[in-house]
Amino acid sequence: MNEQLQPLKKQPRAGKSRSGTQDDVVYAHIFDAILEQRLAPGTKLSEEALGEIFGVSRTIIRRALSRLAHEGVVLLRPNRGAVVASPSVEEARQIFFARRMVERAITELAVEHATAEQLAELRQMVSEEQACFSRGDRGAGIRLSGEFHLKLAEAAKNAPLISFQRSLVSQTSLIIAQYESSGRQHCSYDEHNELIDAIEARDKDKAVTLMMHHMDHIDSKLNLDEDSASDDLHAVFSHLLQTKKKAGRAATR
Amino acid sequence: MNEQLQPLKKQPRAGKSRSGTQDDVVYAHIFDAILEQRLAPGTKLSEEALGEIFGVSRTIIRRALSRLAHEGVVLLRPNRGAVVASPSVEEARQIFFARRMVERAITELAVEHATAEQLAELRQMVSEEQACFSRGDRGAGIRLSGEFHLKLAEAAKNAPLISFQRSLVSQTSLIIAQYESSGRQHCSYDEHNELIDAIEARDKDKAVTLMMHHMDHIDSKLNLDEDSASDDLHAVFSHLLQTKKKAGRAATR
DNA sequence: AGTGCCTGCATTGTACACAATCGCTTGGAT
DNA sequence: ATCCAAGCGATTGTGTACAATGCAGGCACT
Repeated sequence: MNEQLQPLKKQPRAGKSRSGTQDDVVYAHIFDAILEQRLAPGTKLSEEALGEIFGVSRTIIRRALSRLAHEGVVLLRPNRGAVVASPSVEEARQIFFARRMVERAITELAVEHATAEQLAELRQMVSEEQACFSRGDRGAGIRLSGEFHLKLAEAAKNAPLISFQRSLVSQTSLIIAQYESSGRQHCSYDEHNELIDAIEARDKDKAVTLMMHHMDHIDSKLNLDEDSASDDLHAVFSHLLQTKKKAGRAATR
Repeated sequence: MNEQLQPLKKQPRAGKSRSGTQDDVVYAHIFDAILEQRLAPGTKLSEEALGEIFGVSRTIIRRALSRLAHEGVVLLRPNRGAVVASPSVEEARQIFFARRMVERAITELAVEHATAEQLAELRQMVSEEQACFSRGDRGAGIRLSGEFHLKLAEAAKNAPLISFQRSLVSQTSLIIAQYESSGRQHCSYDEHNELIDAIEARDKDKAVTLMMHHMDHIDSKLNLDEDSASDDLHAVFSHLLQTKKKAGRAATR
């Protein structure tokens, strides 16, 4: 296992156009891996290992981890490295409280400000989300559900709210991945579609009501189960690896 | 050349308190300097200059700037360095909208959860704030006003809200420093005291009403109404400029 | 004289080397 | 046998050298 990703691949993923900087690429990959549950909560994220996997120095990894920590999906323990966050039930409750508050405000603002173009984009996202679920890609589905809510925040045209929502959605996705009973429907896209209808009709009360019910549905699906995923970094990112290059110490610790 | 100034007047402990606090010291000093308007909006924050001032390497400075950027008080322009943020009127409006929302939620939660000890701390902060204003230290007063609201958020016992509030309060302080009409009272401590009374009495409606009025008072003191359609190109585009003349104490040596 | 290119300079971006720290293990004493 | 302590290995924290990028000023050309 002396593999390394030697150059950095520019745009390896479809659907998520990040600006081409190394930073964002690394950040996005780790982020997605966590939200899609390819990295289980509690998994240690070694700087050196990640650096070799992505073919960048620890400097870049460190910055990405710092961003992730600020968003709450990674926990940074001084002198002890980073681990994937594993929100407690209490933390989950706080996050959901904040999300209800934010989603209500966002919905009201979106009813006022959303453009036709944005509504079209939202519908596009719902259909992609639906496609993911119907082909059984649960992880991508959870992520796309979150991106829907984030896109809605953008329609609200309030920068601080967008930023906060990004953090809340990330953590919510982590919670869902961690606590949701398997087999159930997740962020049902039907509810998303109805929501778009209400917004398009500029029916604020209906939109807010739908959103609140949507929130109810989401957290009513949670339980306290827990399942695990791989904690082998090389396995998780195996789709990025090319058998190539130096016989460094890709061997695990 | 290696003259390394010693402006670390606030450092309580002598010597270099190692192990991780360097970050926080640098961060806090820059933060305070911005909120107390010793660094004007638009001022460029050179990594090397700051490094020499604080006697640390660019690594530390960079991390501090990154944190400040995430909180919205510093703007990080790729390959072009960091500058003190100068919120536009529109940005200020968005921030105030978000703050109203958050303060309402925080107030309600604080009425439910605040302990006697926390209320005592809040009263203590108000008196300190009052002391600052009465001795004419406007900058410190603004900062303490903000810290009062942050302390209140802690009483609400909701981690995501605290984090968001920290960012909002920082940016609000910056806005106040930038837009407030001179001579007026700022975050009047009387209102803060009344608010504590209502919370202590567990009177939720009254507390929320007081808080909303408090918000009204704050932004009624700002100049960010229509008059800001300035014909001064330099003012209009101030957010694009690097303040070279203002260099006073931070820039060139 | 005005405009556009081009080179030199200053600043940021990245990688790497070294130092500090933490947890674990091993050895010894009670 | 258990507990404590000191050594050790592994990992993170920090400083610094070097590369890349953007900007300013000068020069040639129209």
